[in-house]
Amino acid sequence: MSETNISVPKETLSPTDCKGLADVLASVGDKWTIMVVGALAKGPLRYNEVQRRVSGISQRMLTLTLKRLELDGIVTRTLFPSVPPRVDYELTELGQTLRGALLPLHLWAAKHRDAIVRNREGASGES
Amino acid sequence: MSETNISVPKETLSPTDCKGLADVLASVGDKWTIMVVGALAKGPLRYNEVQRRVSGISQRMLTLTLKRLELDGIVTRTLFPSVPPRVDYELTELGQTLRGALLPLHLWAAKHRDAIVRNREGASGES
DNA sequence: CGGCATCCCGTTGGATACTG
DNA sequence: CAGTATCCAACGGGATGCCG
Repeated sequence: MSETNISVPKETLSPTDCKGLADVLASVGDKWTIMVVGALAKGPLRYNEVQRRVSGISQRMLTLTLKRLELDGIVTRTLFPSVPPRVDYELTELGQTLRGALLPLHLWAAKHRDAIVRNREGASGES
Repeated sequence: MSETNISVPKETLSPTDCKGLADVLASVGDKWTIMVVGALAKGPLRYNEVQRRVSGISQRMLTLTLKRLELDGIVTRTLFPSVPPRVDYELTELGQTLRGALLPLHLWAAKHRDAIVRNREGASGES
């Protein structure tokens, strides 16, 4: 095993683990998931607040994403039986760890976004 | 100040950046992307070797993923004009940094996979 | 306000077959 | 071996409308 380097776990992914990972990664790596988790990173938010923060998201995808996250134990849903009704979403402990794992990717995307876009444009229709 | 306004680091998404990020994240957070980058982390691989490592991937998705990664400057494609032809794919410097940003997520997925699956099953059919 | 149901279309992505 | 091309099924995801 590599000692000098961060030893990559079972990167020699056994076909089975590979698929299990793919499943979780597909769910967790989803763009809406990433952005919703990012939005909730600062603290609990109401349904509409999340939607406002993520801006591009539709009601459908917001609901579906939140439901999946709740199912997966990433967020908690708290209903205040007031009128008008109020619902808060908040990251669980697990959600906090996910956010931590997502942060490097987030930062990477922000940092190299320009380089990537330039690569794309430069490679295709360069005069 | 808890969540008054955007007072958290720069990972706080301004609506515009948010969409730019969404684009990059959607591409980079894609499950096949993550797994291909993970496969290439150890060193250059041939087309078929990548496919074998990622196992579940189809030729179509492998080709598309590799092409996008090449376009984005994440991997390099090296053709050896031998017969039979041989093509090596390798992470660029940018790709290495991406891999670094992806690792935490990878580890997180591996670590909490069980918990997530259990959450899913436990929450729905508690038989 | 929060959220489900429905329609409906575009994209994703697998399976298959063919080429250099 | 390393792709490319086509077909087609499934899913994603926006728009709209209704209910608690």
